Amino acid sequence: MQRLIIHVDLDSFYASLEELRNTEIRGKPVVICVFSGRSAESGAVSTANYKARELGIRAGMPISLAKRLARNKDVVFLPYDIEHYRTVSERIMDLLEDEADALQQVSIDEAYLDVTKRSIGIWENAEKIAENIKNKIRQREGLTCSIGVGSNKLIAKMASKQKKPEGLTVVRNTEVKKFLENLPVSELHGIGDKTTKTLNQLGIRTVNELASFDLHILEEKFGKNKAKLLQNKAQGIDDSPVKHEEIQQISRIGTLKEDTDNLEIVFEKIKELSIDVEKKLRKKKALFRTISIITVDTTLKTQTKSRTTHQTDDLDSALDIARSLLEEFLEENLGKKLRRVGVRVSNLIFKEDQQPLRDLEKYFGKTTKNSS
DNA sequence: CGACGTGTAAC
DNA sequence: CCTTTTACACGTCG
Repeated sequence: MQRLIIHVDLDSFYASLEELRNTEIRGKPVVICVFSGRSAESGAVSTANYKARELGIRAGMPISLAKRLARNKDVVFLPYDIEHYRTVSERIMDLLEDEADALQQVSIDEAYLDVTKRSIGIWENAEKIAENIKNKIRQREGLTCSIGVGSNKLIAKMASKQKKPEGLTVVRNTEVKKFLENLPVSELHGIGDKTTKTLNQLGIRTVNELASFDLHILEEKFGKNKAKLLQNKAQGIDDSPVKHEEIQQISRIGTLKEDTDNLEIVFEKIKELSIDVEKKLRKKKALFRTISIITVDTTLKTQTKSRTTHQTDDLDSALDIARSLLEEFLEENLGKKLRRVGVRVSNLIFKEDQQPLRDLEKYFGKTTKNSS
């Protein structure tokens, strides 16, 4: 049967939510900010609504720059309220779950839906489902979204980007070739700055150039796996399934009030961040085996240190390990000051109730190496 | 092979 | 001036 995939992308999600709960700011440029706490205006823009984008304000840019672009204009700057956004996101994901054979949430405001079965592989049916989703999200949450429909996740994702906001774009198999050709490779989902540079050096600028490029040369630059992946992407080929993915790691990172190499100050920050990690760990009913510290120095270079032990859900005792890791780091990097620090748990194990992989495990227990 | 660390990418 | 969170691939080491 023809696989049919829908990609749903909520339009300037955070900003729209703020406009919804504050009638005063509706219709104005709205900028949602992550303040780092270093100085009154330090931090980055998380989301800019379309009015704000007209002024050149973009996600990721420093707040100070956004404020310069906003000078003399009536622009609303708000701190982000992730709790609220998550609450609404969960409601929308629940709604989407009802519309799909399988749902894969990819971020707080994005999801893939496999609708192959319920649309019996018929494009028009999938398009109806997409329209239905748009209506429901508007009626129930007052939000708009952009949707793409395609034969796989890659095409669906790129289709949803085509018309924004409030778009609905269907790219049928017969249209894939036209849809992709002459597109700069950087526009392909999954191809970022580094890969674009390397491709450009090979003289590859467009998607069709990539599709017909000698695979052996790509393999030299990228390795077998990535080379194949790149050429598949260039042809609109993507067999990855829409599947609900179990979370694999939980991390929190934060910015220090000032650059420092003081163990106590940094460790305090890590303790503070770990409260959040612990909360999420409890909510997910997960144990972990690995704890890491994440450091970002004054040059913005990121480094990690981690240690793996027995499984536990006791983050407090793991913090002792985090402290040791931090000590080691500071000893190995004398004179280096830190700007940001974080903590991460990974190698997660879920307690009972989920992961009913039971049959095999019940009979054979936990599979271990049999040293033959 | 598992553990560890880095790089790339997307949001 | 420069936020946050997650995933995944890959190299290296023991």
